[in-house]
Amino acid sequence: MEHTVAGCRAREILDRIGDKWSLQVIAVLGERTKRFTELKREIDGISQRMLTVTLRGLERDGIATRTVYPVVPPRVEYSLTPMGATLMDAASTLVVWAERHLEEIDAARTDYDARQNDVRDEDGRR
Amino acid sequence: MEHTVAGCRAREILDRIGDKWSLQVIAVLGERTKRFTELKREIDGISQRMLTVTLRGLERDGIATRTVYPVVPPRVEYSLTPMGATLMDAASTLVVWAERHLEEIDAARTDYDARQNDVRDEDGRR
DNA sequence: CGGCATCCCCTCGGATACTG
DNA sequence: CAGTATCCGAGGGGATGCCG
Repeated sequence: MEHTVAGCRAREILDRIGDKWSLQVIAVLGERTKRFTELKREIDGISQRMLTVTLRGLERDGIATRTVYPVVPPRVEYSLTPMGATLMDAASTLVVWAERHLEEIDAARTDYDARQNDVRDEDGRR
Repeated sequence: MEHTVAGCRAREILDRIGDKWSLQVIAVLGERTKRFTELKREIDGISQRMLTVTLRGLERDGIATRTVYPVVPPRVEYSLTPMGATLMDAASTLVVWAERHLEEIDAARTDYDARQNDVRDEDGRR
């Protein structure tokens, strides 16, 4: 069988890291173990709620661990599991691709959009 | 700076291939140039609308091309651009990772869910 | 500090019907 | 054959407020 890419199963990881925040959380956690507030501070624009939701998902999937220290004030630390680290490596391939091609993609978009406008102009604007 | 993984820009590719269908379309197109109906037939469960929407997106980003042959009945062919092919390669890293770890993830989930139920049992079910 | 609960909007995507 | 147009429900995710 062996599809080189993206049979039905491939969607399942995208369901996990393809959401708005997972990959960024994984990336930041990849640096080292971090506390909740650290993560929140370092991931620009994430809400408290979504950070919690995302972390729970990663924890559930065995990608991150959550360690609670029973002190006051509460101290909770998150880190990647070994599997999480391998996921980060795998994802980095895509990230590298992104960095290499984002300009090209932006150019393609601009081009495409411009051509769409041309077409709309030709047949008399509505 | 050089984040190894997933700075802000990484999200941008996930916005492109992280949706429900893009990766599968890319994968099928990776085999060879295909017609609209072929794609629809080979991608299980995709609706006509979402195939169109997805293809438009890929075309706009310079990942796929659309070629119309002015004949009746209409004949439209889609294929990957060179850039699209490199994206497929990059994505395959993740797919391989997925295949290798899906079982482990499923196990982690089952575990996690079981532990959640235990906790809820302990403090008197509501 | 590190959450959970609630409200609510908005986008994604499915179903269906119509066209060149 | 290869679309476009419209409607609609589900859920992702932001804002806010309360809690141990």
